[in-house]
Amino acid sequence: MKEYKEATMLDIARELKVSKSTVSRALKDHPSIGKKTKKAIQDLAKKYNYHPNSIAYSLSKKSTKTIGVIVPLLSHYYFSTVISGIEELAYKSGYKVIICQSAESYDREVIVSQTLLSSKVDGLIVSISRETVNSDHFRLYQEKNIPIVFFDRVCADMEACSVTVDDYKGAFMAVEHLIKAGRRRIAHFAGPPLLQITQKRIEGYKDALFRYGIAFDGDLLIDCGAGLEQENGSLAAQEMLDRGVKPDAIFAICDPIAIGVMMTLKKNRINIPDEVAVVGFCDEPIARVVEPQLSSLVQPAFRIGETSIELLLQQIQGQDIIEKRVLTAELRIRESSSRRG
Amino acid sequence: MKEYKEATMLDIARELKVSKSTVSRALKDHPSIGKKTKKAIQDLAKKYNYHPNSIAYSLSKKSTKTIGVIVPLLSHYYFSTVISGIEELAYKSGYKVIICQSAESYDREVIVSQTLLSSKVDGLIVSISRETVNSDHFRLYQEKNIPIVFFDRVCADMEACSVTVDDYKGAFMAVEHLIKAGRRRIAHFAGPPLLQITQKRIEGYKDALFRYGIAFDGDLLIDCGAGLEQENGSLAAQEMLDRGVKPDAIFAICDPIAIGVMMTLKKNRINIPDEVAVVGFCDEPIARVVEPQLSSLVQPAFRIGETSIELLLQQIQGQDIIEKRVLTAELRIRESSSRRG
DNA sequence: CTGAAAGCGCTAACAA
DNA sequence: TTGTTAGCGCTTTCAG
Repeated sequence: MKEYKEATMLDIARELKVSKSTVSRALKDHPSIGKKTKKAIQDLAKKYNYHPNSIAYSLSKKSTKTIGVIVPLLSHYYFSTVISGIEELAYKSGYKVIICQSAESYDREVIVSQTLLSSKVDGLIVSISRETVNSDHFRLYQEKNIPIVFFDRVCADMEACSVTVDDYKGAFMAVEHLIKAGRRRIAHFAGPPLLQITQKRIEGYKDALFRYGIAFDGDLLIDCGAGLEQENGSLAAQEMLDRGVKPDAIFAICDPIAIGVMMTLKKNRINIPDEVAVVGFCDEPIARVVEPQLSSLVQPAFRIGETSIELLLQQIQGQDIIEKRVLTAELRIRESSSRRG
Repeated sequence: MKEYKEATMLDIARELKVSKSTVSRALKDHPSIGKKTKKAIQDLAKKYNYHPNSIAYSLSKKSTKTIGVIVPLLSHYYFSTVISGIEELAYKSGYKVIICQSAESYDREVIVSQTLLSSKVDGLIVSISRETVNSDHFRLYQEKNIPIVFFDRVCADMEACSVTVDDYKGAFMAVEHLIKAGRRRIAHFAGPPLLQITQKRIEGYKDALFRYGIAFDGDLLIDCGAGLEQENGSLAAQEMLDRGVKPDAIFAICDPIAIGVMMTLKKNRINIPDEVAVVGFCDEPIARVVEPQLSSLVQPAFRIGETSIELLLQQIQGQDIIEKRVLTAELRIRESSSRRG
């Protein structure tokens, strides 16, 4: 295995009997370099297959042209779509993107945020894990003046840019829709209590009921435990049925939970939507695969990604802003919640 | 916005009136440093909240302790699971992971592989895009002695480590299963022609037919076009039906295609599995959500990730190996292909 | 238009 | 046990 030696600026400088700085300038097409010198340098660079060493660049410029992204889980369609939105604009602006997962674990989140910090990212985009209460690891960024943007799941105890969907309104719309479809006993399957989205959606749920003169019934507010997965929905639904509680509609914090609920309902031979209507949140691809197809709130995931990176780049470019952008979710009505047959 | 200044080794060296190297050694707990000096240094480091600058480290050590991963799409459960497998072991071994998507585009793949190269990753793990024919961008890595491991989708024209699933055998098993369940007219919905997995699975399909004395019928080998998405499956299935071709079983290159096919069959009021049985490949979560639940070949995705990083780390540590690991997929039979009712 | 030189923060061989 | 020094590859100010 022979050692491979990269061509450096010095190599091509020596060969052309010019100085490093001249090479540096020529390579970035600096105006003050003679035409022929420039050409000679650029040609030789091509011949040597020269590529600038971005580590060295970073060290001297104190900027890595890299932005970090932390999401709870890559395997959620929502998150990977947001990431695509981020990448699109980031690449266009000459930034690289480093993606990390917290795996919904607070400890892991602290570790990766440390890693990203010591990798000297120029900025960070985060959706926090469901366990995260403490935001000290993100404060370190602020101390070092590294901009942060939160999306979807934000830190309650920190002033920072954020991009979210109007969870309150989304939930309100979902419940309103159910009420208008003639439902009265509407249950809500809620998410992990620490997340703001959980609380906002509960509020929207309650307010919609109130607005339409339906009394809130604590029995119909179901806690799905720590998880946001299908199993959590299935289990919680079965428990509910076992307790003898029988709503005529269910609004779930997210699609996987909604689908878990649907599975349990079907297993118990409860017809959807005739006996119980179901609405989810997020509009993951599975929503169109289950039967009946699941009504859900579409989050503009790609747009959320784009907006996040927009805000981040503005900060990186020196603007001292704290903007909280709120996008709206759109209700997509499908069979699972159509009017009572 | 006051400029924030990171504490460096020099800062703490000066304050303690020792040299940089002493600080460097103390911080990594080098044995040859006096106990009290060491303690003083470490204490001050803590007080200053010192964190080593990994850019500087990388530059001087010529190793970034970072490995790059390129996948076609993050939004596939399979790929994100492989990534989790990679991360697990990478972090344990002190490596960071940079994840990029090629978005199934050759051009994008070239770009990100360049980016990763100039970020000086210590190694690369890749599953190529469905457009990729040319592997010059990966050859650059080999030239620079940066190890590469391919998984799932490998480059045909390159000698390198790889981790794959036995596609031939998997396909064979699927088709054999269908034959044993009494099917005779078995169609195969194939993937993008450039991918090896497409070819291997076609071979397995053909050989299984042959082995059981069923003549291969070109009409039953369906090309789904360039995509691997649900729509491609739906369209191809409708086209097939329109052509008057009616198989009694379908083996699809992947789950999304299989599900697209199921959708079309259902729309045409064709009963699954009574009239047509369906088997997919990959066992994505949707497989258990469609009705009837989809039989599929489970790929040990997490294991594939672990194996890839294992092979990569071995190479990074200097072993000059070219290993092609082949894991086996496991057939998971569900309702979509159960014995004719 | 071009060069010299210092500096980014850290490692490591060699001295002391 | 500790210090000196050179070096990693690039940017940039200041001179010429």
